[in-house]
Amino acid sequence: MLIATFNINGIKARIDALPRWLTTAKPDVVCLQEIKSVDASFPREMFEDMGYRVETHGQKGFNGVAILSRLPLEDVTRGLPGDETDEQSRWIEATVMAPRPVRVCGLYLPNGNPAPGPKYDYKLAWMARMETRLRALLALEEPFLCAGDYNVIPQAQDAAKPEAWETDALYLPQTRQAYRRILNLGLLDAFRARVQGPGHYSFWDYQANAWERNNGIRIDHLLLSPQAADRLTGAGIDREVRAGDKPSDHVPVWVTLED
DNA sequence: ATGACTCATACAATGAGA
Repeated sequence: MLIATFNINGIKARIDALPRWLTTAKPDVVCLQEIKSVDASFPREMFEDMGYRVETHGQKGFNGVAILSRLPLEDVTRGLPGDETDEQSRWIEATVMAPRPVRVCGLYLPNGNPAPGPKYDYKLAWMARMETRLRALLALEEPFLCAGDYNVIPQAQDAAKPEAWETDALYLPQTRQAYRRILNLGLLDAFRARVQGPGHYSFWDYQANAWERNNGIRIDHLLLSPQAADRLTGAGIDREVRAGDKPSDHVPVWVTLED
């Protein structure tokens, strides 16, 4: 089973690039971030015609997440628990009904810039809420994974120029500490379980020829519960997508699990 | 470097992204 995450930076803007990648990569499940669309405006028929179920959690203009799946989905929930006043659409969950079901969480973790400030406070509070949700999921001792745009550069090797990010919300010590707290619950960074060393990125800024200079960062991650990690057979980054026509600034990151 | 580029909203200029 191939499960991917892809921050598409606007579903309308990626109306050609996303189907192109789906046709090439043939993922079974895709968590999308930054659909930048309300649910009613999402072009669901296009993806249904390609064989995908479509579950969205959108909002007007910004943010928004979705799950596309060739396999049936059950128990779909929208929103990260823990703050009834939070109106930002950044979290969706569904159980993928394979022979051995997998709970999939799709997430778009807040950017947090500028830091310090209220946006950074929101990021850290959101990460604390995520940690609480993951404790509840881990207690079930079932396979699950969290796929999305974490807006976290975990280590220096995950940036081409780590020194340029030292005061940025994606790389501040408090950010990396909060991310490690989540990992240390017992989750596995699937990509790092399979691929070592620097030079592996999932985002390149549109500005200053970042792609041509390979000035990237690795911020899109798939974290696996122990029961999902036991089934991990592969992981990768589809970096060539960044060189396509009208690309997102992110590329897909994926894992394969034993069925 | 309050930069650059892209997207959405709205139809000009601005906010947000990372």
